[in-house]
Amino acid sequence: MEKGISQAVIARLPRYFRYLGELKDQGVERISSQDLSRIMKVTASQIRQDFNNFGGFGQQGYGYNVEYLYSEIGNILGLNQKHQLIIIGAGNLGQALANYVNFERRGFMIAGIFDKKPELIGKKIRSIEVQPMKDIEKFVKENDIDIAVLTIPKEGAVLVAEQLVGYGIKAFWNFAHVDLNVPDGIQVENVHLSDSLMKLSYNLNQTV
Amino acid sequence: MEKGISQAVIARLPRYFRYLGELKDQGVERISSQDLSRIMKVTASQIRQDFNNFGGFGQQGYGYNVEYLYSEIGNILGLNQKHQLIIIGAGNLGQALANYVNFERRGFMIAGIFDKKPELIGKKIRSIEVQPMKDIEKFVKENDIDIAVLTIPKEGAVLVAEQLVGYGIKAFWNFAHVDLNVPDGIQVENVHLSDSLMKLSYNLNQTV
DNA sequence: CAAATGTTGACAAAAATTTAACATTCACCT
DNA sequence: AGGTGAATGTTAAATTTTTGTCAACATTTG
Repeated sequence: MEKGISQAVIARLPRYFRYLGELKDQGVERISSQDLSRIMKVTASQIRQDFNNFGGFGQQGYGYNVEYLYSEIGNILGLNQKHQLIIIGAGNLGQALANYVNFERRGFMIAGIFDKKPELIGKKIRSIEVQPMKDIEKFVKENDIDIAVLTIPKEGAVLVAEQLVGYGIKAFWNFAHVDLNVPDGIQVENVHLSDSLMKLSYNLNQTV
Repeated sequence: MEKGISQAVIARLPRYFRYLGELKDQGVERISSQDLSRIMKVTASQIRQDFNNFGGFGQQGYGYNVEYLYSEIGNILGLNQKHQLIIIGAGNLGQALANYVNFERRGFMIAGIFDKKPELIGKKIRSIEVQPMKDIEKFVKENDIDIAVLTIPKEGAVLVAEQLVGYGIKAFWNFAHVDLNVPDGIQVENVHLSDSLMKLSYNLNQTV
């Protein structure tokens, strides 16, 4: 947390990034916070304040240059750098993520896939061979891996995460339905699908 | 929004539910907000206030009965009811979700899977056959479907969602990387995986 | 049976987040 | 070249969310 920008702001950045990318593709050169607010259905005030957290990207009387702002937000999000990922768990979800090519467009390179099931070892997913769990340590250390994607059942996740921290992993994209226990400075981004579905269920009930 | 409970509270409920389920499995009969706060790493005050939004589930001098609280939160989240789902898009992600049996344990029944690709039609995923898109309308109306899971590319998602609303779908679990455009009263829960990954990327950079 | 303890529910205070208002700056036009 | 208006950056207000405190009450203990 170098500058202490709130997670609420960070969570909005990818959405800005997405809309700006679309505007860019449409050939839009510039946009005002007010116009963007209409498109994105947030207040113009919030847009200006969000961007200002990172310095002034706009110009008074002109607005924001779409291409410049897009690229700046990309930089803030770290999309100008490459990250090496490993996927732990070559089940349905792990394979689905491994097959999703768009992550690599953003610099998230899937370097390896691991599983403990013998029958999956050697299986190729987009030219990446599933490796046995025992090879993780060597692989992580030799290939400069910084992100681990956990798509294993919750039972094993906590322990595996602790081991991976020991091998030098700095961040977890955690799909296991459990809270990881990691030291300070190690990042965890949880994707708890069933939580998300429960929220939907709650809101669905409120409308009836 | 019958009672106007904030989404911040709702978003925390599934996590309470998960921890209470674990406690229940461990045979714990009762727990105080303070003990729970230590386990879950939130303040006891927040726990009590969160629960109190829905009425008092605890007893002074005693604490909360784990089994009762677990079941009450489940009810609040609507997990005592069954929901019929259809999955639109039988690609990697759609299939992964279809294969995930735990959703059904919570009452989310996958009734149908649809795709536009001819080569996928007829393919069986856990005894559910992939159907062509043109059959959606009839299927939704005849099978009382209330939730649609969108695992299709963003290009088609907005239009498909609008059609589904017309067929009577009340809620979307949206994995397409686009904001849906639905009328009031229709619920959308977005799971934007790349947004989540970008957040992780940002936070990773702050620690170096 | 009464006193002591433990713990909630309610209320108050503090912090964080969002929205609004305003003054300054810069692009555009004449 | 200079004035005008548009739109940012910034400060202030409002709102929401989180945390802290305490009286009231159930449970337990002596």
